[in-house]
Amino acid sequence: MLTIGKLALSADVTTDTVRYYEKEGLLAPVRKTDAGYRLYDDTAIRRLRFIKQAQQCGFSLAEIRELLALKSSDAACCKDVKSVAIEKKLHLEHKIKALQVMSQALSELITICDDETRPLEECPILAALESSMALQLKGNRNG
Amino acid sequence: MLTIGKLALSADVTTDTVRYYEKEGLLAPVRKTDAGYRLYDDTAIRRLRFIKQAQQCGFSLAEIRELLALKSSDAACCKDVKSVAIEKKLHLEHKIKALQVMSQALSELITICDDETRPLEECPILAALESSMALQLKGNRNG
DNA sequence: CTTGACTTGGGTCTTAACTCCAAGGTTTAA
DNA sequence: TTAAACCTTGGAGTTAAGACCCAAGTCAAG
Repeated sequence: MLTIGKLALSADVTTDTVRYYEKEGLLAPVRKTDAGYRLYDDTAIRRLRFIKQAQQCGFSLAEIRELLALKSSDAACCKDVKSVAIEKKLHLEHKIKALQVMSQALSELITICDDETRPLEECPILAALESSMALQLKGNRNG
Repeated sequence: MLTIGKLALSADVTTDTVRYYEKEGLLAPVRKTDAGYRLYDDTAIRRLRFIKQAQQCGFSLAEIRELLALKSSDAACCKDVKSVAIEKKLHLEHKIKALQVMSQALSELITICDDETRPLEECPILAALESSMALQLKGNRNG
């Protein structure tokens, strides 16, 4: 049995984080001592690791809670977990594309600024940002 | 001269947003009427468009404020603007890579789940998330 | 027995970019 | 003239995932 400090150490998080997860319904102690100290076993270690890994995969705590609910549900099967993962991956890809659009827009702004010695009043980047021409990629795409 | 409502409409934002930008030092009215109504001219329209475009490029309001400060600075030249854009682009690319790592990790989780009919207790995705094997890509990279 | 490390609950604070609300004053169109 | 639509200030609330702080209780070692 571990106290909260040892558990936290095992996953390289703070005790505040562990208590926060408990409040969020992600991780409960096995029991408490008479003095009120939380006690954990090694399933807690695994669960904490689970949470951290899932976060690394881009899952929010709310999504992780769903994953954990799935895990302890009788009705669920492996397929359900897989589809959650697939959905999340689509979501990530969406976000990636949006960022790539931004990055591309910046690239264009950067390349139109050919003469760096120009004074600011003629800066084509600033001009483009003002003139609603900047994000043509986005604007053109509808159709 | 426009009241705040017309200005907001011109950029498809709410009046609350315009007031918020003012509080953040991004956009001030030309003057106020005796009754205290804010009045704007069309440089405000351009500035609001500027803010929105820059946001579309991934700039935060704080960064946009810097851009605007640059704009009204005598010392700055076009090169300064360009380097801000370049730095921002690098930042975006960093973020994109991080998301791609996550996406890749999910892909691996998805492909190891070959038999979807498996019961949850044997779900390889859940197992991988628990076993600290999930993000090998990240873990292996140090060295 | 004391000292120092640990834990408790409860509270506030953080960041970003708004959003909503209340209660009232102003303008405008019928 | 009166009702609708607009505007004002000020402040509170939202989301996510904790971080930080505090006074007080507890535990282990010397």
